Amino acid sequence: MSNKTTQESILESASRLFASKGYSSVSMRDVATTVGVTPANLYYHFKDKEALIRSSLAHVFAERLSPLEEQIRRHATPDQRLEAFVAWFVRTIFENELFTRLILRELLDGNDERLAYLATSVFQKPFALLNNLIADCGRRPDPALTAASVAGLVLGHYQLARVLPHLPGGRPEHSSVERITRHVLTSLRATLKDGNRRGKDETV
Amino acid sequence: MSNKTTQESILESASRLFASKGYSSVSMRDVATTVGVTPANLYYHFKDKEALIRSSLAHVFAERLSPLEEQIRRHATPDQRLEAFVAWFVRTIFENELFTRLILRELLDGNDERLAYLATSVFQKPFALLNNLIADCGRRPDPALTAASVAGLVLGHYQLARVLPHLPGGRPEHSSVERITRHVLTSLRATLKDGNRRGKDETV
DNA sequence: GTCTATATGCGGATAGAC
DNA sequence: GTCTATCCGCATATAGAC
Repeated sequence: MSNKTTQESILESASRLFASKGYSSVSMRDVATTVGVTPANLYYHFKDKEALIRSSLAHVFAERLSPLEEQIRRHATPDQRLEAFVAWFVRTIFENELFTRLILRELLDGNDERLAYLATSVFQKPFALLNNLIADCGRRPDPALTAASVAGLVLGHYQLARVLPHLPGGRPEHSSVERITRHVLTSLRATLKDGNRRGKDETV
Repeated sequence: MSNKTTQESILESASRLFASKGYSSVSMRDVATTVGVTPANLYYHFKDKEALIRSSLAHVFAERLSPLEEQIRRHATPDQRLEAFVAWFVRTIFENELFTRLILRELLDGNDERLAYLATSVFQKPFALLNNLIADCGRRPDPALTAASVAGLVLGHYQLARVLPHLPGGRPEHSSVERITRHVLTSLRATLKDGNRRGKDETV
């Protein structure tokens, strides 16, 4: 148990540092200093830096998704469930900087192996759920594309939050969780409604 | 002139390397080797690594936006212009990996100073244009939020392209330029139409 | 303008004492 | 389980010859 504390401290410091500065900008010495141990000690707990990175990812991603499914189940209609999903997703992305920044870092720099891990262990469940919700709401020919749009839209808004205030008409409130949740939902509903009538852009 | 060639070679190699691996993963040696000169030579052309990074950004971002305005002007109706804009934007993002990856890197890691530069020197013009187009198309109370959605949606799709094939229902074609252009356009039009009737989510 | 040579420090990683 | 001490290579950066 006593060692578990140290290992967890390492993982917490490491993931924080990796998320904010990037893997290669963070040295083992940096991590060790933050934790308050010597660099050599890190090598007792983790084989090398790559192992520390992997463990940090796993540590942050694990169980981040548990609140989701129960929350969805509490709602009856497909539309309500969709709303619950979007609300959960926007909140998760915007209120877990650590989590979100690590995801964005992997999407930008991750090698294929780590990306595949990310896809299956983190994204797959919520993505499949969203897929089904969309399929239930409007009979689109290709729900996966719409699901990707929802995910991409939220991630995009998160990333643009830092520049939006510098742009004409951009206001900080545009990046609030509530605002974006509402906005994504109305766009999504409009798209689904529109798609129901015609299935415009989905011809494969 | 003779030195300009070397300096430009350096900038080209450097921006390519920075975009693909990140600033801190790329050493001055890496750049020098790629160019075919010695590391010391880089310091003749650029004060230090930070200066090389800045110059690389400026080099890639400069004049990337010139084709835009003329292309828009060739179309008459607001809706056609919007379509031209989206087509241009998606193509620019998806077909200029160098450009796009550097933008994403700045959004993730850039300090406030570099972000402000990015916003004013790269984003401002097209963003303002999109803003106006949206305002012309549907009388939304807050076009900037919708403009941010378009930008975020496209960036999001670009980033998700690497994981989408690993997800249920995800197919590589979902990330094609044509597909995403069409999809963004139909979503946007549905949202604008919907917004015209009610202005649902935009109450400040 | 470009090179060789080099200063100086930081990087990951290990051996072995406690 | 954590430390001290250390190896060794690579990093940024400079001095000075050509």
